[in-house]
Amino acid sequence: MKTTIEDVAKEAQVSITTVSRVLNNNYPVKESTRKKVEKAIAKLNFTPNSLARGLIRKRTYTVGVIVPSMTNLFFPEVVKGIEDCMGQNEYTLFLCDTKSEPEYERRHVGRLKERQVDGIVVIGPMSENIRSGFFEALTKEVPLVLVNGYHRGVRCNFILTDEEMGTLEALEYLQALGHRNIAFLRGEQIYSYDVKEEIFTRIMKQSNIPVMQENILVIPEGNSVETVDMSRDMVIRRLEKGNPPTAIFCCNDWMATGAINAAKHLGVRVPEDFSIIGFDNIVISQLSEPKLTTIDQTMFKLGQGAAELLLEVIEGKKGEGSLKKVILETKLVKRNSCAVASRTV
Amino acid sequence: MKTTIEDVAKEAQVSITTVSRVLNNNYPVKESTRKKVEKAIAKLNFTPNSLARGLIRKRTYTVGVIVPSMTNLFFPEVVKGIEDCMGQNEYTLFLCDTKSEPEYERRHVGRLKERQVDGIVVIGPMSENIRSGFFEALTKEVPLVLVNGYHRGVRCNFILTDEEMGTLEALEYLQALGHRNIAFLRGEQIYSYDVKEEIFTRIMKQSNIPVMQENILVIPEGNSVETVDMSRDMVIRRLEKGNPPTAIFCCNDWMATGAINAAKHLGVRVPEDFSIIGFDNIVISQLSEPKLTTIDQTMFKLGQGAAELLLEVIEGKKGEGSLKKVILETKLVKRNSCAVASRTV
DNA sequence: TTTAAAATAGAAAACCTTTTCTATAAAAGG
DNA sequence: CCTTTTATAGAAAAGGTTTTCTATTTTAAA
Repeated sequence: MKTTIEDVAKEAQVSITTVSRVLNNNYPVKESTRKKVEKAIAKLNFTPNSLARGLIRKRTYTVGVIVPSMTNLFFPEVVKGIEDCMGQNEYTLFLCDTKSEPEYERRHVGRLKERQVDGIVVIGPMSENIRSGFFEALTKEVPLVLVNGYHRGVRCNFILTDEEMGTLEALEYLQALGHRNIAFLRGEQIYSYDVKEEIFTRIMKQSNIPVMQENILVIPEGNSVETVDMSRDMVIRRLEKGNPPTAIFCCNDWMATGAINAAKHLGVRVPEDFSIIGFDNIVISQLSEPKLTTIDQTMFKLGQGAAELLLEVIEGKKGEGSLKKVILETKLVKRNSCAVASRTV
Repeated sequence: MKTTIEDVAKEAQVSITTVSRVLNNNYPVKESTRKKVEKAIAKLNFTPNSLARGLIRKRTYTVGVIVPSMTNLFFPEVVKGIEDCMGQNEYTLFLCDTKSEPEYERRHVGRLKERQVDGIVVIGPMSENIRSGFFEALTKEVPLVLVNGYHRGVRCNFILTDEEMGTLEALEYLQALGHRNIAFLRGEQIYSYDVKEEIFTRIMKQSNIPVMQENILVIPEGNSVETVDMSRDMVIRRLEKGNPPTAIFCCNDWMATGAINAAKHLGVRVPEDFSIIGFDNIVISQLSEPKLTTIDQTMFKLGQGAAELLLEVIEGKKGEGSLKKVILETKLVKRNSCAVASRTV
């Protein structure tokens, strides 16, 4: 049988009220009594039951974190940021992996509600669930923050990295190095790729560079290793065709790694002959030779920001009317995969 | 105000007992009544409060998972295995990151106990806490499984990969390829490196190969990127010295990646001139050119196994006496970083 | 001293369920 | 038609805290 506050009270010869008070330190207790109680607690190795506490306080000091995949390098970094901030505020995290299934996402939300979490942050929420109004409705029930899942006109709390600016920065950097024949490598469907492609074509247009259709490279969906390999093959094919680009913008670092491998395979030197820029700045960008120049999404900060935002929402239950939208800047990380263009078209 | 079982009862014009029964489906309820209740539940969008439930049932369907670091590639893989198994059994995970601090590890255990978790799994437990008897004592309080943290004579439930066999397999593979001058790359202090080095020297002795002291390469502690870079530099120095090895065994894939980079830097061909074998089979082993031959720790299975073991311990509270020790086999994954020795000494 | 105020402690209600025990109604057995 | 089962439902206790309200003791003020 587990020891309860009552056992402690008996041992210390005081009421449970008093024990509760020394536990929470929220009401004056005579020094001598406090000593007695503390001794009893230590002797019985007592741990308060936070279920009972949460039940009455209507506050559990737990938050749910929902990620599409634990093993993605990107998400754990964000989670770490959340943990860092939340941990300092005495919260514990529930971690839920959706395997990128909208159905699981909803189910996990249900479980978290049952568990009376004080708030939920969803990283990379399924746009299906955003558009259906699921999260908008949820926002009225429980403090909620959506990370990198913005949709226009949806009434939720958001925090996101400014991918448009990041893309812009990358492209301008490439242009400043003299590149005009630039390829763009992306995956299918995902919204953030659309955003980036839009920026890409806009910038090209503005610079009066006709966008060659064969410079828009699209690989199928796949896990991280598949992405690397498919990118590699895709880039090899492009470089072997006529009028090869002198640089490539890759929508994430996996793709960029594939591009590096492609160049290596063809004996094309990076960055002398071919510049490669990635996006995200996950750890693998520092593993390759040369190390990858990339756009830093500051994922740890993203997590911290999400946590801070959530905390605000949890505290400020009063001003419920005001939803927040936080946008984080990206940062160009210059390493060794980009150089001055070897030729101009 | 949140809706409770009482609201539902009122709405459906039945007692809360009945509502509870249709919720849990553990007692006969007339079909018509059940319908009424279900309608009320739907109408009020009722979610049961698992705090209250856990309080009385003394079962929360939560387990704590403690990891040294979220962002390590190795641990998320294990966590995923745990999640997979636990999720199927209706459990939710608390995730705790210790930042490799023994102190945090203990603190997190405390929080998890407060939250009345049904069990705890600790991945890579700090040996400090193992040796001090902390976990041994904890075993008596709550179902506990330690992953890859075995210490002789400690009375806890363990699950581990057979690193000795794995090392053996790797070394034998290298020898079978004709390598005799093999280097060994490790980090400081960590127990599992000691184990591997022991095997290394034993095997060498058995094969009548004198272990040259300059073939035992030790790099300082550091994060993953630092490890790669330090390994790279270390291997470069070794290869430039006299009597360079034809192959290297690396204690993990980060080190092996560094070794690949080193070879590339020196223009040494892998695997033609220099064979490299890693350990763990984390995702980065498939990113390099050539892809890394390595020893698979089957981390996902490790997680699943840990979960199954924990479940056993949770269920079988009766047979408390019997502690379990599960050992998982490793697997040699042949990719492209090892080849027949180019020369013999 | 006597009285008012401050300091300290306890009793009991509340939080939301599950579960045991009791009660009623319907069905079955005689 | 009466009695015993069976099917179904409710009342109330229990689970371990926090918190409000009340009670007592001590201190300060008069």
